[in-house]
Amino acid sequence: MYLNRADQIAEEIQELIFAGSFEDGERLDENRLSEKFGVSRTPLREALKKVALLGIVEKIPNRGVFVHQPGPIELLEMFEVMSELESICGKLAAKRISESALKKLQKANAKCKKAIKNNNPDAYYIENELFHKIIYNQSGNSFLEKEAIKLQKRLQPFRRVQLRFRGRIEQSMAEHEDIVKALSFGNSTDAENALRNHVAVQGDKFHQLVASFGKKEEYT
Amino acid sequence: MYLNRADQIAEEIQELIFAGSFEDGERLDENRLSEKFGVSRTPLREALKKVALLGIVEKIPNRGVFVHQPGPIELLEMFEVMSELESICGKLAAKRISESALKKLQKANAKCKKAIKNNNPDAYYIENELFHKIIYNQSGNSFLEKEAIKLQKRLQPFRRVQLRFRGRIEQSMAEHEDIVKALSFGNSTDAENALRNHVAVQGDKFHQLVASFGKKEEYT
DNA sequence: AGGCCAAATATTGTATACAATAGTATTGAC
DNA sequence: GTCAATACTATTGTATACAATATTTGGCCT
Repeated sequence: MYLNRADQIAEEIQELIFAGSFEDGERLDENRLSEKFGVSRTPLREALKKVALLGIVEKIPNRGVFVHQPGPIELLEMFEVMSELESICGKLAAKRISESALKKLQKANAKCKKAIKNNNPDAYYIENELFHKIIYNQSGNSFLEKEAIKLQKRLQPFRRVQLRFRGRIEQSMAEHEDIVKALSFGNSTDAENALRNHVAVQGDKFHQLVASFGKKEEYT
Repeated sequence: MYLNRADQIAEEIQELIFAGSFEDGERLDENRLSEKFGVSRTPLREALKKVALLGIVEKIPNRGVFVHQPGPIELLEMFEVMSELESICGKLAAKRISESALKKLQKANAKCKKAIKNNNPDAYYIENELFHKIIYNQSGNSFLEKEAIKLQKRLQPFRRVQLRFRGRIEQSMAEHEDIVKALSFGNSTDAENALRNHVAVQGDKFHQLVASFGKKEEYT
C-alpha cells in the first residue's frame, strides 16, 4: 500500500501524538511542522486534515489544529465502545469462524503465552493485536472489521499502559483461553460475554486506568 | 458551527454522491469539480480528502478519487453494524436516560405519528432521525453518540428507500412504541433487543433492500 | 491605571505555478 | 501486422505566492 508524502506525515504526526510528544491543547503550527518535515504547507495541511478527521486533534477554522489528548471520561467512553465492538465481533465470529482461522487464533494465543514466558512485552503486544484482529476478521463483516481496527489502533497506547499492572497479563491470557473455547464451540453468547469482559474497563481495571492516567511517559 | 469553503464543498460532494449524481466507479475530476464549484484545486482537494476518509469514495495515489457506491453486501454489513450500535445505545440509555429526555422522546414519537397521519414523509424522516438521536445521546457515551450519528447519516438515503415499502412505516411506528416502553421502564434487555430488531435488515426487510437495490433514483 | 479601539503581526485559507507520475499514442523494428 | 520502446498528454502531488481572518500590541481616551 503506497502512501504519498502527505499521508506518511499524517502517520508520523499520529505517532508523535500517541507517544505524547505534544502537550494537550497545544497548537500544531503549520509553518514549524512543515519545516520540521521538510515539506511545504500544502501536504502538511492535508496530513493535519487527516489526523483531525480521525478525531485525534481538533481543528478550529481560521484558528488552527489543537492536539486533544483524551481525558479519563473520553477514554472510558472509547473503551466502552471498544468492548461492545469486540463483543459483537465475537458474537458473529462464533457463528462464522473458519477452521483455519481457529487454528491461526490458537497459534497467535500460543505465541502470546510464549512471549510472556520469555518476558517479552513487545512480542506480546504484537501477538495480542493479531489475536484480536483475527476475531474482527472472522466476524464476516468487513465494515465492522475496519471500524474495530481503527478504534483498536487508537486505544493501543492506553491498553499497553493497562497491561503493565501486576497480574493483568496473566488474567488477560486466561480470558483468551475462554474466548478461544467459546469460538471453537461456536457458542456465540459465551464469546460475546467473554470478549466484552476482556476489553471492558470495570472493577480493578477501572481504578488502574484512572490511576495510570497522565503517567504515560513513565512507562515508555 | 462555521465551515470554510473546503468543508462546505465536502458536504456538497457527499450530498451529490448520496443523491446518486455519480456513477459507481466514476473518477471525480479535480479540474472539472474545481471549476464547477468556482474554487481552485487546493480547497477542492481538501474536500475530496475528507470525503475519502469518510469512506464514501476511494482514493488511489497518483490516480485520483473514485466514487464507490456500496454494493448489497457492503450495505448489509453497514446495517448490521448500525443495528448493533443502536442496540448498545438502547441498552445503555435504558439505564441512563433522564426524565426530560424521555419526554422529548415521546414528543418526537408523537410527531412521527402525526407526520404519517398527514402523509408527510419528509417530516417523518426528520422526526425519526431525531427520535434515534435522542437515544444515542442518552446512552451517556458521547463517543458512541458521534459514531452512531456518523453511520446514521451514511445510511440515511438507504433507510428512506426501505421505508417506502408498504406497511413498513406502520411497523416501524409500532417498534418505536416498544422502544419507548422499554426505555421508560428502564428495561435494558428489552431496549437492546427492540432497537436491534428495529434497525436490523432481516426477513422481509432483507428482500426489500435487495429488491430496491439500484432503484434509488426511482424514489427521489 | 484601566479599558477600548486601531494598526501591526501572525496564522490560516485559497489561488496559481511547477514537478512528478501514470496513462496513451505513435513510431520503429522484427 | 504485432510488439515494444519512447515521446507525449493528462492528472495528481507539491511549492510558493497571495488573500482573508484572527490575535496581539500599542496608543489614546476616560
